[in-house]
Amino acid sequence: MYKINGKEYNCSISITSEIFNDKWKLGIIWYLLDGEMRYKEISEKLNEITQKTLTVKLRELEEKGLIKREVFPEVPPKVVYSLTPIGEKLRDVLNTMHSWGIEYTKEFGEIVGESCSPKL
Amino acid sequence: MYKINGKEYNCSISITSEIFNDKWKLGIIWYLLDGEMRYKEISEKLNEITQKTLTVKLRELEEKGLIKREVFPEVPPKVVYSLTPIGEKLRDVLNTMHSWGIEYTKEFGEIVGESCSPKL
DNA sequence: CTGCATCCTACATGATACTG
DNA sequence: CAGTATCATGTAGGATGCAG
Repeated sequence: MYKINGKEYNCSISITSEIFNDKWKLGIIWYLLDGEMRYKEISEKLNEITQKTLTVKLRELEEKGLIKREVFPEVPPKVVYSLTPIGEKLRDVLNTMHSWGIEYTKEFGEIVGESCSPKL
Repeated sequence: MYKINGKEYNCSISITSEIFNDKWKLGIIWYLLDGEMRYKEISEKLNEITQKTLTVKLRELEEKGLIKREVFPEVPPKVVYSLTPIGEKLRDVLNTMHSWGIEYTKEFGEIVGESCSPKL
């Protein structure tokens, strides 16, 4: 049994699953594995996310302790996001998901042209 | 670029992410990694899922090619679910998620009593 | 550039009752 | 036992506009 903020989970899979049970968080982490990024860079990588949703998701990830937010007091503003140590530890998780996605595509779809690379 | 059923993905992570972007599928796969199970057994393991949702999720997993559904023409009916080869390949993914969940709990929560085990 | 404030809609999930 | 059928609802996410 696992307990986080008073909430109970019977399996650690539930924890990981709950955190990433949305459309965007995994993608954000995926790109941050390459290194810190500014708000705008992230929004360009995930080029279909709305500003509102991106902000919400970044706040959630920050609150969960997975990313760090640094504000530079400049004009125009500059905000840089990066992974925390526990966020960084998602590298293995994301890479296995990446590999599996490729396997799945080989079986049911097709790989066309350039593809994303694992974050080694 | 990846293409499945006419839908395009710029990264294989999007594929994996999309498939498991819900509350229950990962849990279903997790338990099926121990071996085939009947409908009722699954619903007992995931003891808060409603029948309707379980049926929907099983159909989706079947349609995606991750599980196999076998109907035995008996009275009362018997239906057994099991992982397909590509579903079975999720073992690594789930295990890394499992490990990470434990790491996360160590940092932000606490482990109390019995816990689930990796599916080796 | 990096947001926040509103409004809005679709969809995932739940509650409940019923069936071959 | 293994579902279907209805009905209800919360919320994630999108669209748009404004701001320091």
